[in-house]
Amino acid sequence: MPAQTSHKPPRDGLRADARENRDRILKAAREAFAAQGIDVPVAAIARRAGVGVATLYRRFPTRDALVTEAFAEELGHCVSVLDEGLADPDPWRGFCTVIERVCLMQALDRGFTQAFLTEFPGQADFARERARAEEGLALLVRRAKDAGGLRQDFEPSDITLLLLANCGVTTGADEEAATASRRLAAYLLHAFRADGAAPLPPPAQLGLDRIHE
Amino acid sequence: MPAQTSHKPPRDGLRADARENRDRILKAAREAFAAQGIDVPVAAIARRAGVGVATLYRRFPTRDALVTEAFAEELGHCVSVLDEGLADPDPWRGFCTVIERVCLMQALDRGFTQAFLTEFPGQADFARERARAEEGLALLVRRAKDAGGLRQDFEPSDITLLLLANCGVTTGADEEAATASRRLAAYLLHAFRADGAAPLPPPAQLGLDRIHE
DNA sequence: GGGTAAACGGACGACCCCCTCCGTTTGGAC
DNA sequence: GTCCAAACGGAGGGGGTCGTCCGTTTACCC
Repeated sequence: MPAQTSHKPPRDGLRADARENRDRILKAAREAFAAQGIDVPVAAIARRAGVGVATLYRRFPTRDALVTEAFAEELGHCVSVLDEGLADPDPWRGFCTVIERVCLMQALDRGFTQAFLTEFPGQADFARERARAEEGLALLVRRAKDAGGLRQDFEPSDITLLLLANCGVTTGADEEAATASRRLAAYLLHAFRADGAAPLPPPAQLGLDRIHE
Repeated sequence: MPAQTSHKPPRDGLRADARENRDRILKAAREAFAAQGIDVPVAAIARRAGVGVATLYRRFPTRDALVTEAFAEELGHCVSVLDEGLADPDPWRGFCTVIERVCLMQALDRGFTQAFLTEFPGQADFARERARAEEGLALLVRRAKDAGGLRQDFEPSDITLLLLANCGVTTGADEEAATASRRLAAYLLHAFRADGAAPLPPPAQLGLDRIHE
């Protein structure tokens, strides 16, 4: 019997049922996005969550808001993968690890890449995270180049190129997508190596904020 | 004054106005598919062609029929690129040329790849052309391997992998798409070379009939 | 237990796309 | 010029998604 009842103070101003529904919606959204891509109908998410459409819209007024929230966790995972790569004493190995892991994440969740590479007008959160990611990637690239593992004419935009390419090969079922993704990543990482590098055509102007479709 | 009037015998059983409209529709469809992808609304094509929707449907009962006709020419171009590649006395150069040209075609016409890599139920024409293409590509690969230019563990499915990857990087404006495509093709062709080849993960099970989305 | 504001969810109007029906127009043979 | 089958095009029914409105239910404070 605590003096101050701690069991039901609506910490974020939400009633208990509302909070639970919110969680259910986010879970359903993540599943639906992963399985069917980012274009899945809102009604399908609501049905999967076992709530009405209105409840979903009350919590997430726009589709973008839902997407942002749904992928916040995975975005964090991405950032930690990047940090791990930067912490690797072998810059080239760190570089490869980041690429391979992110590609696999893409392969297993087709919604995530779409979300990450798509511009969301007014979603400051995504823009900020993306900017952080770009900084980190630039550093990763610099380290790998300086260590001699990565070819000198590699551009940070080549990472976006790889992510987009990977996005293209990961449209099938999970296992198939993962296999294709692994093979593509292996080919490209081989091509990115400094030894045996041949001249390249000019890089594409691609940032992570690449608009999709 | 020819005994048999040759100016207006409806060769394909179409009236003159119908034939002209048919051509206009195909032209409009090609433009629309190239500019906006294969999912462009039928009504938009009809409007662009300056005909009513009914006229379009009368000529092309299903969407697939329209797509098939619209890309027949480009498909033929693809086949001739393949033939040229096969005719090249240097198998590796022939291989590279085919890849580079097809990638560029993809980059400049976003509808084409979607059409080519998508299954059209009941469109025997496409299936047949695709089968021919697969045979030709298999031969191209074999020659390039035997000549020592292409790595031994390369699989014909890797070409589909490349096409899908290229599809992923060619979603932007034409020029941007072409730049990205060229760079990706250069990286991958470098990775496909026999010299310096490192072990690869297993190939993906990808045919040209790869279902898309 | 009772009251109230928050939360709920189904129904609904707006929009878009697909494809067909049907009244009108027109090419071209005689 | 006359005629008719062929061709035309717009209107409209069916299906789907989006986002909102509003009458009903429910959590939580007292």
